[in-house]
Amino acid sequence: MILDAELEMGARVNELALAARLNISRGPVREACRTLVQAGLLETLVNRGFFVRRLTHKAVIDLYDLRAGLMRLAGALIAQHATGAHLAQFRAQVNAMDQARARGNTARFQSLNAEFHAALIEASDNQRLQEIYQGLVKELRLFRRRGLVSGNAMELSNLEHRAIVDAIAARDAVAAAAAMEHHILQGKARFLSAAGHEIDD
Amino acid sequence: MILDAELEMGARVNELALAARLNISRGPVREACRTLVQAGLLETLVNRGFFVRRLTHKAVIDLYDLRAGLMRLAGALIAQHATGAHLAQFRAQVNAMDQARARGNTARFQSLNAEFHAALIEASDNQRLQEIYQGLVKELRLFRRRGLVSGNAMELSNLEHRAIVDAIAARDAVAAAAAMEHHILQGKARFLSAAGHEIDD
DNA sequence: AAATTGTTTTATGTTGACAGTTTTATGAAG
DNA sequence: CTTCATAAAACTGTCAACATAAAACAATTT
Repeated sequence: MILDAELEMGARVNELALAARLNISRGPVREACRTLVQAGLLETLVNRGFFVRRLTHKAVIDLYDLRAGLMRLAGALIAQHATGAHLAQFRAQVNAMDQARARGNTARFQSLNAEFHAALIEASDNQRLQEIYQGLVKELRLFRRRGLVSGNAMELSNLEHRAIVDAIAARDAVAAAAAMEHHILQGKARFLSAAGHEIDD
Repeated sequence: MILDAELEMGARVNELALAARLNISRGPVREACRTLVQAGLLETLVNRGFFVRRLTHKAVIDLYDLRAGLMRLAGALIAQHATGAHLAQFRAQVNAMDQARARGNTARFQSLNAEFHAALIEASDNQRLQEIYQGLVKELRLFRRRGLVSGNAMELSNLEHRAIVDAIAARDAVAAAAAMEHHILQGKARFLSAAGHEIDD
């Protein structure tokens, strides 16, 4: 419900209403809320309840930096562990994104993009890294409700994807780490330039 | 209780007994357990309850890699944002560790070491990074009950600390990142050589 | 003696209720 | 019309009890 923007940022979570809607009691709802607090999607105020977390501009920047660091690590690990099957999968995904881009299908591109990043993280073969990364992605989805991507941005993004896959294929851990970090930081730059036009914080 | 090894790895958490011991009811205990699951200290099995998480050898290695990645990021950020007060604090902490080492006080060294790392992460000025890092440290404490540190290891470790502080003082983000990563990976190597002698998992 | 089945016990998952706090609504005074 | 004090409503934090699933144990059969 949070990620689908059914609950907007800052909104209070009404435990009783939510329990009634889900046909359960308040206990399980509260337990679920506690895990969402730890995941960064909710925050809790004593005697006032759970609220959908408000992300400041700085918090979003921090999340991009974190993602860049984690992806950098993933790149180094993948370059060391990736199998031929992994590489074939990556190449297929990048090609599919090129097709989606050619058709101007931004929704499909974004979906494939998320799958590609998830596949990369999974190939790093580090369970905890995977869990933390997926948590960060959920947090970021709090903010960029629907990232409107231009055709140009899609092309640049996929060029970065190819650079990542090439570095992995070459078993070059340093290059793979750098390509991964660069890709996320480019995404951060795109976010910053897009956010500059808004009156957000 | 988990970090103090009062509950050993794999042990089941008896909700009723714990509630009785803390003079509260089972509700708050369950909610606390849910947050500990998210923090990686407990795991849950349906209809069987909460268990203290078992860390495999590989999971520990993965955690070291993750810490290295996060510390690397922290190093780059600190080199950009650190104030003179921060640097003075770091230098004082490193000097204090040298004194503890000279006295052979390993407990004090470890305590100062943890403070130094916490101070570094805090100086990175990235709230989420700080939260995740502290979570990882808690997870690692699950394993290395009491890391017996030799005098030699303390000396090497503190030399790495000085390299980190020097790189930060020089505002060299690349060098600071590398020094941070190197320091954690050295810690990983020390763990691996120590674990090699045990008959663990 | 080993294995399987049925029963008892234990502990979790969930529920509904109560106490205390925060918020909202109401009304009088300036 | 605004402001402040008071009262009602709503909601959270906690608790005790119930229902159900898993584990332990005993008895029977192979």
